[in-house]
Amino acid sequence: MSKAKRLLDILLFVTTKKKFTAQEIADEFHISIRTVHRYILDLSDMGLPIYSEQGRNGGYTVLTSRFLPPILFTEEEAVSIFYAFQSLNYYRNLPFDTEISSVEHKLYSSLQSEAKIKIDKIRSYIAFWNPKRTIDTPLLNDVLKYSIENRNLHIQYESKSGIRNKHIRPIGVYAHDGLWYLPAYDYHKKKILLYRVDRILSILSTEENEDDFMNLKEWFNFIEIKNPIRLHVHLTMEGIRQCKSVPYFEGFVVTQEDGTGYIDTIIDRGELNFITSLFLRLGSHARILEPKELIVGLRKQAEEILTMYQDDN
Amino acid sequence: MSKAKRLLDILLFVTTKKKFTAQEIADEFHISIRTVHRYILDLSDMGLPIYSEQGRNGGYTVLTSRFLPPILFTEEEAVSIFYAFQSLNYYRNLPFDTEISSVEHKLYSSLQSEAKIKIDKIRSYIAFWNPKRTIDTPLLNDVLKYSIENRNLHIQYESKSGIRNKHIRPIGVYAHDGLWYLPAYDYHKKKILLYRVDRILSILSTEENEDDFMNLKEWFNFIEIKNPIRLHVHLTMEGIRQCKSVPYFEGFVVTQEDGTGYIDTIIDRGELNFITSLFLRLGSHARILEPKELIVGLRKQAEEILTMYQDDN
DNA sequence: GTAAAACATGACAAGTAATGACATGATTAA
DNA sequence: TTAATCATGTCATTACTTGTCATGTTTTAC
Repeated sequence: MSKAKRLLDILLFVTTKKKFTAQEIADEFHISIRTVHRYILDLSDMGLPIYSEQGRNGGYTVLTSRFLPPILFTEEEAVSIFYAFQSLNYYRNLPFDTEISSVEHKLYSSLQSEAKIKIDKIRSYIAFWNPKRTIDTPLLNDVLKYSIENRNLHIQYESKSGIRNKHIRPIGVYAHDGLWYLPAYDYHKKKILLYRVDRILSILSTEENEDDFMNLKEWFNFIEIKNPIRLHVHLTMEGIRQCKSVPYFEGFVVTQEDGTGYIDTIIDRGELNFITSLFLRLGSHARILEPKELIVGLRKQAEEILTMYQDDN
Repeated sequence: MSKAKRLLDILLFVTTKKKFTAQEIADEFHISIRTVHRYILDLSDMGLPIYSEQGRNGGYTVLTSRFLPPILFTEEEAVSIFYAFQSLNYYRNLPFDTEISSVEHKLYSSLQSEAKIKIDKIRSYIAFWNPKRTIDTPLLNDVLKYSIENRNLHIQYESKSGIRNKHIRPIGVYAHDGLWYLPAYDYHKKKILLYRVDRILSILSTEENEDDFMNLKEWFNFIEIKNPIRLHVHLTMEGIRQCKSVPYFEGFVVTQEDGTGYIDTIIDRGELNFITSLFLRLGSHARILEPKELIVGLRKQAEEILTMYQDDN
């Protein structure tokens, strides 16, 4: 076996152990202790932060977190990593911030000038636009950490009705439209609610959980329909166009031969509020057949607006 | 110089050239031809896809794209790369798809089981939610490529008024809310317009451009205000809350001591259409003082809805 | 069809590097 | 004090690397 290969094996071996002696390595790899010492010198020269303690119970300790074996990337692969990082550019308070910039630095500095130009081009020709928010989400990291550790949280939360204490069991966090959301089980209200991480003022305390709970993916698929209600709407051509651009409806729009179309699906009553504003915008491009509540809501909102601006001309 | 170092140098050297002879390497590194042949055998054994052509004008050719020198990542850095890739999960038709999965595979297979668990946890506890669209964007890659190459495009585009041919100069592409957009200069309309990549039916032809044009970043900062108009709105507490959640307004909301607030800013007349639907939703939580056009628009929309549903009760 | 330019491979000697055995010293904890 | 460690040095031996020379093979230009 070549020296390089053996050094690599030892590198991997030692970075997985917090402490070890030269004898252990010698036994493991069937080489002499003298050679182990020489190898360790080599690794140290190569920049591995390893230090030794002499005396009984001494040994070697590797300081940094574990290293992976050296990986050969192609230029295209490096570019793809930059591309992925680009997509994170518009978020604030991201986890792994320091790691991301150190990876970017390691990769960028090992690229040739030609590839650097390509990276720079990608940076200037493609973007993942989430509005660059001024809203700070300082607790994002903590919330993510506690979610992964499967802990319950007592938090101070700023809701519609003021600042409240909540006792919740987090499911996970997700970003949408530049904001971070935390779906979690509320022990007081006894159901899963959606919190905004930027509205969490502080985490008061945490407690461990033994059992497993729902994860994010399950929750995404779950999306409770507790009060099913039929949504039935006729759409003009323009109505179809617009509905197809709305994530929520996109999958339900049916186009007919004459170019018009309809939506006919079951939704949860709790979503009516959200849907109302969509149909306000669509105006006569959408004619709602069901549910009555939605029509009533639309009329109410329309009347509110007319009342409000009745004297303006 | 050690063999390993020299091999690496040669690896880097040869991957930057498409074709070379053993003599060239021998001259470049001042070693004998025989040794070059031996080294090339070594590199080939190490998995470098290199092949030779015999005879006059023969030489060696490296098949794959360029390799970077081997890079040592820490486990945390690898995790951060997975985290970044996670953010791309909900897009379709991404560029660099194959590279992303090969990087994922390379990294994942070199991780220890402990770290693999961490990755899996991150995957299940954090998400970047963009609605998983069924809309296909098959031309995304091409459009991006041509944008980077600074080419003009003749495209077939499906707009409100039907299928049209357009002659455009792309600025770049960006993703927003799960859709891909292409800001580009329209040679016919003589201004910059925003196209949706999924509505580009085909690219008819391209032509090169010599000079530089605007890039995405500049365009984001540019956002033309051609017809400035004052937007002045009073907000209730709830109005403030809601406006702060709207990316577009977020920066302009001013809160007063009594908890109410206002927006007072300059916008472009072209944006009124978009804004109307926001204020339809806000209803009496927002009282518009200026512009008149917006009030007229709201009333018109409200009346349209009342007319539409007048006989329902 | 021959010569030149290239890769392919083998043998061998000379040089260089890596290894193990042994020795010695230093440091630490039991 | 003693045992367990690391640290370093020397030296003979072994293993590897390199250059030189030799011999083939394949391809293309002329």
